Amino acid sequence: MKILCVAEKPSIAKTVANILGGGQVTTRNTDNKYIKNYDFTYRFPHPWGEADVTMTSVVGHITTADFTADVRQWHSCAPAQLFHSQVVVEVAEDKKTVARNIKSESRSAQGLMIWTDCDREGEHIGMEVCRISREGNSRIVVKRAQFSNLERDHIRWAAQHPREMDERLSDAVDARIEIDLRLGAAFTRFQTLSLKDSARKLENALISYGSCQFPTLGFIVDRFKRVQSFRPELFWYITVCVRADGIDVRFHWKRGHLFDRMAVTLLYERCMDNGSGEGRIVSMIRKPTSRWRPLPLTTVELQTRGASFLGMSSKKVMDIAESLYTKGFISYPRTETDQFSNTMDLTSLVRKQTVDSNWGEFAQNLINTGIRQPRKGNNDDHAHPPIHPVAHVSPPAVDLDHHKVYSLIARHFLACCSEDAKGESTEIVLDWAGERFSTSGLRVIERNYLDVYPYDRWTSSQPLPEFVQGELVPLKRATVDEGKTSAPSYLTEPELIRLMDANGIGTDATIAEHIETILKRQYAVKMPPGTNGRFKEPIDIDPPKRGGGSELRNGRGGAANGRGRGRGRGRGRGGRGGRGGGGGGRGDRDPEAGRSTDGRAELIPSTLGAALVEGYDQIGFDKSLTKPFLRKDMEDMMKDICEGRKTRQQVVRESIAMYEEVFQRANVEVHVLKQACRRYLDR
DNA sequence: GCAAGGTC
Repeated sequence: MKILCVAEKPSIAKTVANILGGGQVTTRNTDNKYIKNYDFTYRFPHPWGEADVTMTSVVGHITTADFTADVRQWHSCAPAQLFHSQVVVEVAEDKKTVARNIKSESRSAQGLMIWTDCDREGEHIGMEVCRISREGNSRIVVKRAQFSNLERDHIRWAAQHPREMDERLSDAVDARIEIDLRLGAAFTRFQTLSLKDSARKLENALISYGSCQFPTLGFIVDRFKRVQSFRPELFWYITVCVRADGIDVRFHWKRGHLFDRMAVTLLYERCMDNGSGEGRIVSMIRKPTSRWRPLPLTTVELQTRGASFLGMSSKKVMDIAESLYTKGFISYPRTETDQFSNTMDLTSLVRKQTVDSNWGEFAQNLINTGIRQPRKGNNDDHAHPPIHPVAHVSPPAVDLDHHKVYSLIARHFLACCSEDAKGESTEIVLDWAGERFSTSGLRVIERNYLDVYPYDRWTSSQPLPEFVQGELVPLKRATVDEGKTSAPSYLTEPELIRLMDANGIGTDATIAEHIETILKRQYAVKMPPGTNGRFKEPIDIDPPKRGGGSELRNGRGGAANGRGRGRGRGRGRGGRGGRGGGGGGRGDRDPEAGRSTDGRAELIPSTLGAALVEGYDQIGFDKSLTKPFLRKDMEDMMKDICEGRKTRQQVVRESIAMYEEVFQRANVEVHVLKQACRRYLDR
């Protein structure tokens, strides 16, 4: 009996082989430099039993979908034709060696066990493997291993409890692939070709459309417009100060503030006339309060927290998390699950952290007093547990940035297993001639999880004096103060990620890449934090890239900033009259500083990005291309396929019909798009 | 010269 096992990536094949092979594993090279074949023996459950096993892997998807050669040339057909022209799926050019290995290893095998990740895309990759395997051996019996982490016992359990492939998940992915290809190609060609001559700066531009790119841009422009159209408004409010027990206490008006100065003045004068300089304590209420420990860590939370706590771009956080995962330090980093299953042995995971020089003592304390079962969120993807450390690591085994991300994950995990922080809140309400005021205070009593989670801040306020209910207190001061509403700030990466996630734009693994793409396409630009509201117009895009010139300009620090982003930033600022900081500009010059604030940068649309969004919004479909609804519909339809409510063909047909309508309309009203581009770009 | 999704 010979069984072929195939994982989604080489690192998993290696780990699983070592677990199942129990140290008796021999390794063979393949024609693909990343992939190795591992041979060992293993006893599967009935009917396979004792078997010679070859464990190998692919490297992600094996096949690609593309149009046939006759329409691949941009001018070979009208873009609209791409909605219906033939699409062929074939082994990708750089995956030929992968397919060959699967095929030849299948010839001598009776069974095939799929070990791809347990998510939609993994199931699709698994089906690709099945098809290729059957080309080499049409009678091979296929099973699928169900696993969600690489712990020894779990992998052994998975090998003993195979299930069948779920073709519906794979079908959903096929639908997604076809729709995205048709849409992306049709709209990209249409936009690029028809906007080319509307502004000189677009002559050589590539104006791509993608079902994720555009809604992402839409969020940035949306926020920008809110900043742009913001007009501060003045408001007024009454503040009262009381001095007791040697402490000055400010009471805040229960009405908050009013935008009518006269009204505030009248109320104030009434109090002055009737209040006789005294207020009465209506209540003083103390009650226990707590700050909850965080929910178990999902991908989106890792990205947003990484960006805001560590200042790294979400893309970088994910790249590092992926590398920590393949090295076996953390669990699978792409998960939507924010609850640990009750059966997981969390204590032993905490124990692994007791050796750490920073939080080891905290972990040991948790062990000694007994860990607290983590809170449970509302999400479970039924594939992967929340992100958690599986082995301990510290420098110099990993570099500084890796350690930052690892620390966040380890500390977050320990925080989840800790007690909430406990405190006591006090609220005092004061009445001054009929107007109510209040003040509140906090006393932190037990820090608990906060001790291991320095990213959260929760501190005691200044202590409040003791009052008795009904007590009359002399007012030290009572004033009418003026304030004004403040502008919203530009969108930051963590906020954008949350918006994308909430609207189903991209997957947890690709959200960060879409953000990079719209920066690369120069639809938007990253500005240092604190730019807040200074730009009233979209930022001018660079002239089109032409040969070596751009490389020269990009020469210094090209590797760090790359992808045109650094350049966009530099020029954007320069074009607006120099450094806002006035000479110092440390944040711009110091690569370390630049990197550490990347995740906190503010996103501002370029003239091109703003023009595209404005153009499409003016054409005004029910569901504009720049709004997330279309993509959300597609996500829902994919779920329909997965859960058997619709077929793949149905979904493709419906989606294409819907987008085609949008496309026709954009063609008819292309002058609107052109005009928007001229208005923003040709100046 | 097009997308989004895997992974290297």
